[in-house]
Amino acid sequence: MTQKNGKMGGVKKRKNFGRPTIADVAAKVGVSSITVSRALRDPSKVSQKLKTRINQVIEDINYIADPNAQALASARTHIIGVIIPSLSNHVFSEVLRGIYDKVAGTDYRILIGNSRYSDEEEERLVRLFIGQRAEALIITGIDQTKTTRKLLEKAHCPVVQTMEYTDDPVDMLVGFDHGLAAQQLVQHLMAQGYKRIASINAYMDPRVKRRMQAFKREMQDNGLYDPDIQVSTGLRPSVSEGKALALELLKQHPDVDAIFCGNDDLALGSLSAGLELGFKVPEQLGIAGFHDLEFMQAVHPALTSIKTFRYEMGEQAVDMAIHSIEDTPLGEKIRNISFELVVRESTRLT
Amino acid sequence: MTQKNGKMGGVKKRKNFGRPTIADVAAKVGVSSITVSRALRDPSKVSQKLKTRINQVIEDINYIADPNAQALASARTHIIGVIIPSLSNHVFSEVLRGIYDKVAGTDYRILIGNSRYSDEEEERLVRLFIGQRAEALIITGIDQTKTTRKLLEKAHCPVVQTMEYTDDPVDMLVGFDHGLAAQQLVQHLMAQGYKRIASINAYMDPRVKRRMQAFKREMQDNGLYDPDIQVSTGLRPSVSEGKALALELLKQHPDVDAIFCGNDDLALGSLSAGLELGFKVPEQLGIAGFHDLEFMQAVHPALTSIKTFRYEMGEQAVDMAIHSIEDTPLGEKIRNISFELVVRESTRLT
DNA sequence: TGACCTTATGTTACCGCTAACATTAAAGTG
DNA sequence: CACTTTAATGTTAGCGGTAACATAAGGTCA
Repeated sequence: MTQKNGKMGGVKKRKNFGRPTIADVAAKVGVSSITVSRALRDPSKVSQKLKTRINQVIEDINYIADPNAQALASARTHIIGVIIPSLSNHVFSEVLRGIYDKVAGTDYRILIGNSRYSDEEEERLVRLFIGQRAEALIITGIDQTKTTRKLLEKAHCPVVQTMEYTDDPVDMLVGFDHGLAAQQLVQHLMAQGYKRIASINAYMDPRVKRRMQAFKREMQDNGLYDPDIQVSTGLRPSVSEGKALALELLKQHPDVDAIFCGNDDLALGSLSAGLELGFKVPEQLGIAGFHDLEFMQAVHPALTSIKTFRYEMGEQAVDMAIHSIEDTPLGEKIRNISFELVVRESTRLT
Repeated sequence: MTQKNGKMGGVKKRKNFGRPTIADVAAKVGVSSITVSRALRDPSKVSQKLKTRINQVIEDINYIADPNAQALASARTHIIGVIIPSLSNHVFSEVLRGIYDKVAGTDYRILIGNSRYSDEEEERLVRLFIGQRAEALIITGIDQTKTTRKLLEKAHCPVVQTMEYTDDPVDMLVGFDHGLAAQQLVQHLMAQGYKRIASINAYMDPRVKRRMQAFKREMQDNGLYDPDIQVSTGLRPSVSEGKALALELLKQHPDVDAIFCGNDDLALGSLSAGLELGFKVPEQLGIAGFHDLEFMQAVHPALTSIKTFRYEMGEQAVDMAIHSIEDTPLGEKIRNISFELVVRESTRLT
């Protein structure tokens, strides 16, 4: 019925579909395979004449080195493992984009693990990647479980934590202080004169939690915190979820005059809800998000947010990883990168 | 000059940081390594008693098989190569999510390649993945170059093309007919009574091109096509870009009564532009997008779109790949999957 | 000119695992 | 009971590369 995937189904002594090996190249050139190997990995050790001929033959027979054999023989896999909690969240796709762009042109490969915000899955992935001899790990956040952290510390490879800031990373870190960013945003809202500031959240990952803690503290310090207008669910944050939450909030508490949203999707949903209920934004309702995704500047009215440098964090993480692997000058091992309060129409009263 | 990567730069006989191998396990149990190997890969061939002891020891010394050695020895890499044109486009991140979810729990690994909409890069990635002995390839679209197509045909592995439909795929395919979808959308717009239907596009990938061709044909067939109100740029599609284009379009052609957008981001931008210019949506301006991203239902007014099943395409692609690799019953090799016109406020006149 | 480098290439062993074949003991068979 | 089967384990030889050491040829210099 169904048939083999290898076309020559039949005798087949053993694997390798006639794919040329380094020995084939060597034979054709008339040298030993180690010379070919050197010509590829360390050309300075091979004479110009041979190099030319070797490269010629490699072209001719279309030789491609087997990374598995290379890895096995040299104990170098050229794999960088990347663990992110979500593949659909735009925030992480931009980190990924930075990672991929930076890795392009090197001979490192990226192995992505999606932990789906699960600690167990994260731990499993760390084990897996260490088992696969990744040469570096890039992992999201700083809230690993004790076990995971221990695994990372014992891993014989550089580890870069991203997205968040702490002065006590496992190894290296590039991120920013979410609490500080949230604090600045709240201060802005208060400076604009908003007093009944609500918050809307869906599932809170550790970064959102940190932001909300800062929000709460700052509000309390100013005698403005009211637990009744802080809403959240455990569902994934989305525009629809934001809209649903805001609709309910605004119906029950029409005196709310601003909404501090856990992220930009929720902010867009809140805007939609506010408009639908006839609130004037920003006059009757201020709205702010977090991360400053591309659409924030383009919707009407444009939405205030904290701009974060996700692509750059991805780039830097790879940069740090590779420098650390290759033991070349590295710069700071702990990088506290900037963010930026971007005030737009949705909270601009004055 | 540059020095070794291993931290213990010094004596170091040779690699492997004391990591246990299958031989260590075998020695501790008192059997030969092949028995351990079998206990892991083909447990039915090992006695229950031994299996128990072997698993015990594996736990104890925390043995993890080296995938490189496995791949080399067995000619099975368990790698599925995935080539997508963009990492930040939400459409592809959902395909990826489907792929990762489906692959979780199997022992296949995903290697992602980002072609950045470049044919050369795509070709390079195909070569790379074939060189890395991927066991299957999942590739976006059906517009590979001649060379790439030839490479794929000669590759000794299953190939799944995704996102689009054709009856002549390289090997397998799961996707839908973009032209048909676009046609249905235009027909809906016309049925609503819109006559001056413009289109807005940024960079057009092959799928968008196909949709726009269908749009043009359908409009021409109804005597409604006007090249003056079809605008596009080569920039990446985004909400801001959609807004900018729509602002200009609507200023120059205030008689436009509907906009057919190349994708949902552009549609959201167009909505923003329309509202900003004081157009009533949908009365004076209908707006429609494509793919039905999550926010389309939640913005105000909600936006009409064509719902596509991106996550499912990812899942099915992996499913087909694995069944084909393992030579188990597969179902259709060519899967024309559905889409759905979702009419919402932004085009609902009647 | 011969001891001593350098440079270019080769030999050997082995990375960690598994395919293929071999062996052994227990179990069935007529 | 000799003879074949079956089940459970072992032996050997690689997979396709590369590290480490070895060697050969040419150059340097007292």
